[in-house]
This record gives sequence, structure tokens and C-alpha cells, in this order.
Amino acid sequence: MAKSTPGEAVPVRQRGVTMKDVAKHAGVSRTAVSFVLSNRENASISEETRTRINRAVQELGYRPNAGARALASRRSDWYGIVTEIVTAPFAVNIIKGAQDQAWLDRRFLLIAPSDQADAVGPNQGLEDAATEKLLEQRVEGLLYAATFHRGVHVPASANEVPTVLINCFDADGKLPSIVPDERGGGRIAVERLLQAGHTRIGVINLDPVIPAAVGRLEGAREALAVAGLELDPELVVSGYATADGGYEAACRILDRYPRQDRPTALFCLNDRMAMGAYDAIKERGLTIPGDIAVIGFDNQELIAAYLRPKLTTVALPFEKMGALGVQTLAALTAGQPIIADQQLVDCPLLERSSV
Amino acid sequence: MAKSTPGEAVPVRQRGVTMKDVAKHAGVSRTAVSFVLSNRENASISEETRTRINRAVQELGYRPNAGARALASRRSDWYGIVTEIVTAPFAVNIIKGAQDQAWLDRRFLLIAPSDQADAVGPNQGLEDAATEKLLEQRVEGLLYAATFHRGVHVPASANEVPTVLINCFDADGKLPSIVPDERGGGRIAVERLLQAGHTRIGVINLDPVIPAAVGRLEGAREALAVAGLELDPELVVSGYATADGGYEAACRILDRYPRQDRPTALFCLNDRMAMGAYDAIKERGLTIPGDIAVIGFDNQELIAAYLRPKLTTVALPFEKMGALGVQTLAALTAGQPIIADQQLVDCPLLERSSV
DNA sequence: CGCTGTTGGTAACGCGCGTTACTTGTTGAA
DNA sequence: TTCAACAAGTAACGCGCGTTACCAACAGCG
Repeated sequence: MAKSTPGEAVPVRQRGVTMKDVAKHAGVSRTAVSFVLSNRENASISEETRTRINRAVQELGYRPNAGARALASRRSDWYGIVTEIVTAPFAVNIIKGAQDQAWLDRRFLLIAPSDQADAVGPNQGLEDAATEKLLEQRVEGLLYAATFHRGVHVPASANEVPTVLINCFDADGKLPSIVPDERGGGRIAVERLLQAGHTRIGVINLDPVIPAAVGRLEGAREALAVAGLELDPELVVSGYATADGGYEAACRILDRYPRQDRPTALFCLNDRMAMGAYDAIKERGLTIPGDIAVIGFDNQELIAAYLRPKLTTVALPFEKMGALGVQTLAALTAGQPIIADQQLVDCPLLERSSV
Repeated sequence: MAKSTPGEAVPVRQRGVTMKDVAKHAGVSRTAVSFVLSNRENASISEETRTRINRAVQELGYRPNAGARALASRRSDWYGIVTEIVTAPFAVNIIKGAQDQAWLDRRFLLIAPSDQADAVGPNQGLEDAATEKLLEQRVEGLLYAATFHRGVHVPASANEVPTVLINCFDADGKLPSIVPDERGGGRIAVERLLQAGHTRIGVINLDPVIPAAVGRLEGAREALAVAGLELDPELVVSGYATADGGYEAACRILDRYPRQDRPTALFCLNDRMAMGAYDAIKERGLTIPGDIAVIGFDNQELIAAYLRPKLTTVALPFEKMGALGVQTLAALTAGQPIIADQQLVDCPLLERSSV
């Protein structure tokens, strides 16, 4: 492999070229090479030897050894992220956002999978396996990312390096976290419906105890209050967070009232349920948004963008949360104090065609 | 941080505990500690000092430094994967499969993002950035993973370490790859429809030139041939690989024939198009699978499992391909010869309710 | 002329660990 | 009693690099 084909344009990389080789080839000391490669300000190297060294680097195809560099400099430029997202990729854009940001900062993001059970539960032992592995790699900071917004307990060893939680928060309230502004999202959704003239709005709710449900519903109430309205408890129905759950909940709401009392809009607290609601509405010969407007939450692209009509929904800012997580971590590792224990990220409204 | 609270049950980890500290604490040489920790067979250490060392490790909360170990032993236990999947997470289960397998093998998978343009195109320069970074980390092997089955060019530097392609293949035909058995998938889909009694089958095709379309269609033809049937070219319509594309294509097929000549089943070459086909069918007052059976491809969970009725489809074996990629890479790095240039992985049929 | 400051480098140490070569103490057989 | 064989460990080197301390040559200045 990597045979030296004569006449090749690309520099032939030899395996195992070290700084020493570069130094010899350039006729200087290894120290000089190190100085040039790390662009030291105060080191005095003449322009001529500098170019000679750079040429040697090119000719030999030298590639720095990140591990050795980390060992000597005592900084790895690595962050670690522990996440169940690899297992349940709903929120994979968190990883994308974090990756991109880390890449921009010239840092490596080590991704370690955690079983969902591990991340939530108090079961010590297995729980720390991923964290432990990351610390063995001498990551300079840790991120924990969850697929859905909730409280978690992180392993104790996370205290050893700066740590930031993404899309979840520390149940013990000690670590900084990045979470979606559920309330703002709920507010903006209902505001949109109000603006379209709807005053009788049905809500298809999630399990009422989870942070997402609590926040989004609270936001909905706020928006109604501003318009001088109240949320009719009868119009709020809960169901399983699935298409079937949404279908059933929508059926209950739609069939409960005579035509003139029927809600003219449905706020579905996630897109999967909206998907089911679509079916219930269409089955009854009603049109979207003509007879019933529908607004979702989550912006699960595969659903929202492909439903017919396309679903207007509130987006969970996964990518932004990932990026912000890395930025916060960078600030922390740079020694800056924690800004806030819980940073809220906007959930923007995505207008499509269902309102 | 990590303050020593007296009376704490958990061992208090001190930052920067090294083997030397462990050795001192146990009253032995650092070499002895190294021998014990790496479980050397031929090293002779008495059972008593062995336990003494292990105790010291516990008490001090020693954690090995993976980087230093890699430097000294000249093996990193790291694989790198370059992928656009982080950007377009459709095939994220490839990463999951690879991760899990690597984790089982006690190896770390470094994930580096590649822009889609980079991975395909011949644009040198930026193209290699991810690969270069990974090689700087001294990964022992490289994986390249694509979101959809196609030919790619990998950067030249990939030659320096064993390399395996996942869900794509080397356009130059030099590197081993893991790809889905599209033809087998097409065959099994049509076999299922034939078995259910359908003989007049419409096909909603993708862009006819991509490997997925070619293979799946070929498989469909094979299955029909076994039953003594031929694929009616008129029944094959292409469209954009979206729900809208599927909707339009399905409309064309459904409206073209009088009722008795209408196909009784649709083979949609991906699930998104099946989603659109559902709408076209329902709009015409037809039922699934009563009037028209539908079978998809890809098993995009968010769609297939939530459509009503749930979509029977052929799964792309992302997770398996990821795992097999790592296994193949492990074999290669262990010095075994390449088994085949292109390993096909089965696409299993997932029975739901649309046939 | 001696002195100081600057330019352009180099020698040498250590990061944390794997590994080889070597030492010491003990046992058993000749 | 002597010597080989083994058990139980240690000293020392080097992996590839960052970094500090040092050195030589030369210019400028009084």
C-alpha cells in the first residue's frame, strides 16, 4: 500500500515521518521545526529557514501526531459527548450542530453512546462506562445530550471536567444546560392560530407531566390570555405521542361537538400526533386548513415537510442547541464563569400550509 | 471542583494521577503497575502485590491515559469514519451500527463530518480535510459512509490505512465496500405482492439511473419472471423521490386505466413516495390494502411505522452495514486479506398492514 | 575596547506509558 | 557444595512532541 509510483504528482506520504525526519531533511534542529509548525510568535526563525522547513514538511508529507502533541502540551482539543441519540436518532441534529461548531473551533468531538436507561436511571456502574471512556481519552469537556427534554442525573465523574447538558437539565440543578424554550414555542403557535382568526382551538396534548407538555401548554395559555381568552379544559385531550394517539385524540375532539361548536384549529403538541390528526380530519371529509387548521410541534422533517398539505409547525432548535452547547463548553474550559444554569433557545415557527 | 468531601463513599478522583503515583502508593515500581494493568501473561507478579496494586488504583482513582498509551504502544485502537450522514441523517443507523460494533471491540470511533460535495466530487483540497484530521489522530482504519447508495471517490491519503466503504462503493473499484442488496430487496418485495395474489403491479420508480433504482427494478423483474410474468413498461412511472413525486406518479398510474385494468398493487421504490401514493389512493376513495396494496422501500421508520395503515416495506440494513463495516475493517487491520470487493447485505421485508 | 541587546537558533527535559533487558533471591537437582 | 532454573520484580529506553533554558554571533553604543 502507498507504493511510490514514480512520476506521481501528489507528494508520496511515508508512514511514520516524524519531526525529527523533517529536521534532518531541512538541516535544522527538531526544535526549530516545532517552532515553525506551531507558529510561535516570540520564536526567532529567519524567513529563509522557515520556508526551508515548510518545504521539507511538504516533500516528506509530514503529518503531526495529534496524540503526542496532546501528551506534551497537556491539552487534547477534544470534547466528548455522551448521548442516547445514536440509539434513538430523533434529535440527531444536536450532534450535527455540536460537530459543526467543534469543527469550526478546530476541536474533535468524541461521540460515545449511552443506553437510555443509563442516562436517566440511578443505576450506577454501567452508567458511567461511556463517561469513563471519554475521560480516559482526556477530553477537556463533556456534553450530555438527550433525545427529549427532561431531567437527568449525570455520573459523578463528570465533575472532573467542565460539563454542559443539551436538551436536558441536571435534576440536581448543579450543571449548566441548554434547553428549548417550550413555553415560547407554545405561545408562538397559538399566536399564529389567533392571528388566522381562530378562537376556538383544540389542543392535542402529550403526557401532561413532561417538561415539553407543561411548557407548551403554559405558552398556549399565555397567548390566549393576551387575546382575552381562556383555554377551555374540555378542548385539551391527551394521548400517546404517536400517530395513532393523535388520531384517536382528534376523533374525540371532532366528534364531541355539533358542527358550529367544533374547534376550527388543532394545536398538536408534536408532529406525529398531527400526522394522525390529519387522517381523522380527512376521514370526516374536512379540509386542511379550510375547515380545520393544524399546527404541530417538533418539526420532524420527514413528517412535517411531507404531509399533505405540508404541516406548519414549531421547530425544536436541535442544531442550535448543539452548537450553543459546544460554545458554552468552550467558554467554560477557557475559564469563564457559568452564564446561566439554564439557557433557553428559541423555538421558531415554520410556516407551511396547514394554517 | 472535585473537592474531597470527607466521609464520601465514592473514591475521590484526583486529577492527574499517573502510574507513578500508583506505584509509589503501592510501594512497587511503575513497571509492575504497568504489567498488572495490562494483564501481561508472561510477567511474573505475585498475587499479593497484584492485589496491592489494584487496591492502590482504586484508592487513588487512577485512570489510564489513552493518548500516552497509544503513543507508547503504537496502536491507537481508534477507527475513523468520514460521513455526510451527520449532515443528512437519513442513514444515521449506519453510525449506530458502527458505533456499537466498535464499542464491543473496545475501540473508539472518531466521527468526522464531510460535506456531501466533498465526498462525491473530485474537488481536491477541502475534500481531504476530514480524512487528514483523522489520520493526524493516528486512526488505524478508515470508514466512509454515504447517505445513499452510490459510487464515490475517496481521497488519496485513505490508502495509508485500511479503508472500507459503507453504503457506497469505490468508483475506482479498489476498495472493499458494504452495500445493500438492492436486487434482493426488489425481488422480495414483488414476491410478497405476487404471494398476495397481485399480478398487475405498478411501479413508482426513482431516478432510473441510480444504483438503488437499477437494482430494485431488476429484482422486481426477476420475481415476475419466476412467476412467468413480465414487467409492463407502461406500469413503471418515475418521479421525484418525494411525497409529492409519489403522489403525482400514483395519480398518473391510477387514472390511466379503467377500473378493471387498474393495477391492484403499487411497488414504491421508497417510503416517501409511498406516503404520497397513500394520499392519491385515499383521495380516490380506495382502501389500502383492500383495493390497492402498497409496498415501500427504505423503512424510514418515521414514515413507514406511522402511516395509516402502517406501511409494509423493505428495510435498508443500515445498522447491519455499519457493524459489518467495522468488522471488515477489524479483519483488515488484523492483516487478513480482503474477502470481497463488494459485500451485499440483505434487505429484509418488514410486514406491516399495507399488503 | 568592553558592554548590552537582539537575532537565530540548539540541547535537554518531561508528558504518561509500553517494553526490553537486566538483577536479585530462592529452590531443587547433581 | 555448586550451579541451573525459575520467580518476582526493577532500571532504563523510547514513542513524538512542546517547552524552557541556554548559547553563539553580531550590531550598536559609549
